[in-house]
Amino acid sequence: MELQEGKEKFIQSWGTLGSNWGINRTMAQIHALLLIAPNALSAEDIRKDLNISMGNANMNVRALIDWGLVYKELKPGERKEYFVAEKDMWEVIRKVITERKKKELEPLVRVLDDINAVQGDSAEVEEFKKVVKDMQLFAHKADSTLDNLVKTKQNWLMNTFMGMIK
Amino acid sequence: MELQEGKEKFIQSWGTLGSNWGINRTMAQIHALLLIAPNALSAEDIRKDLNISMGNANMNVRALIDWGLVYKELKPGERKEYFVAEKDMWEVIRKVITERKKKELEPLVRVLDDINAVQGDSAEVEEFKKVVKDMQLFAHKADSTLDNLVKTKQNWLMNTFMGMIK
DNA sequence: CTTAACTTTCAATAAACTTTGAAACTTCTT
DNA sequence: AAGAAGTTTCAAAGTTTATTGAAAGTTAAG
Repeated sequence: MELQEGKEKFIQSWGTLGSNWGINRTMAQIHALLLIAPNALSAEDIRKDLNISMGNANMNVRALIDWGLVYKELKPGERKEYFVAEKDMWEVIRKVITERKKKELEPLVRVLDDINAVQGDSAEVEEFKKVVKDMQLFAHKADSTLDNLVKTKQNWLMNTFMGMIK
Repeated sequence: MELQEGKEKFIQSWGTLGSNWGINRTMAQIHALLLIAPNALSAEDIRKDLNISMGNANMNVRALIDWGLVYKELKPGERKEYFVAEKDMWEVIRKVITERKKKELEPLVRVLDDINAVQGDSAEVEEFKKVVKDMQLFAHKADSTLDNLVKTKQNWLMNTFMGMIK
């Protein structure tokens, strides 16, 4: 296989995966492109390589920087900004988890806690409370576990997963 | 808080969460509605309750059945089909993982394995191969861990998470 | 202070995804 | 076998989300 073909497949797949992970397709593709680039790329490089508009490239690079998945790199004597990807996969995962937790889990936890205030003792209320309680148990557990996970540095996943699967 | 208000908030939130999890909003709302229903509901009940069309209700109930999150229940002497939700949260999680793994992780694993065939020894090829290898390591690990997780019954998450966080 | 290189914003447009509803299909009843 | 009750399909309409590109904003150098 040629490098070019491999790169394209990789960028394409990472883009698809990303879009299932709360990262939009272009954002994930830019990340993929930067991940496999041996050196920093400018916005213009990205634009040309992925064949997207300036605006789109800019917005998604910003978003990647906000997520902590990409860093700005300034070359001395140059106006242009260059970008590099966070290449440590565990770091990448931690950062994605942080963002997704904020957007997904935390609102659910808030609603569930809120909903506990429902009054009554009909069968319907009973069923409702049971489901909410179950879910709350899980949501709080997941919330604190993810907090801990994010606090833990380096290789956590590898070690724990190893322990888990045997 | 009134039951009605609580139910609405719950269905609303579950719908939003679901749409971040590869489950479309209506599908997640139907699931939520069935989760908190003390008894089986007909397609018509669902349609009326969520104020959606027959077609939409039908398609999403089918999808939930395909995922194994909802079961059909036939009442003796009745033409109508009734539906109940899988109420065991760990079971729900396992089933969602199974589906998402199929749709997301497996295609990535295939592409990564495929991409290993890239030839050459330039800096670009080196960088590319390094990233692909890292990712492959993670992807395979995640893949087998999830397989094992799905095979494991009952309360896995609770126990393992407990162990993990301390 | 002006210009040019580069970056950012945002309204319009396009693409992707979801929902509807009418028609077709299936199955049970008489 | 005709009708009724219920279910499924799918093309068109609607909604949401992403993308473009032109205009406005910034900054560094002369």
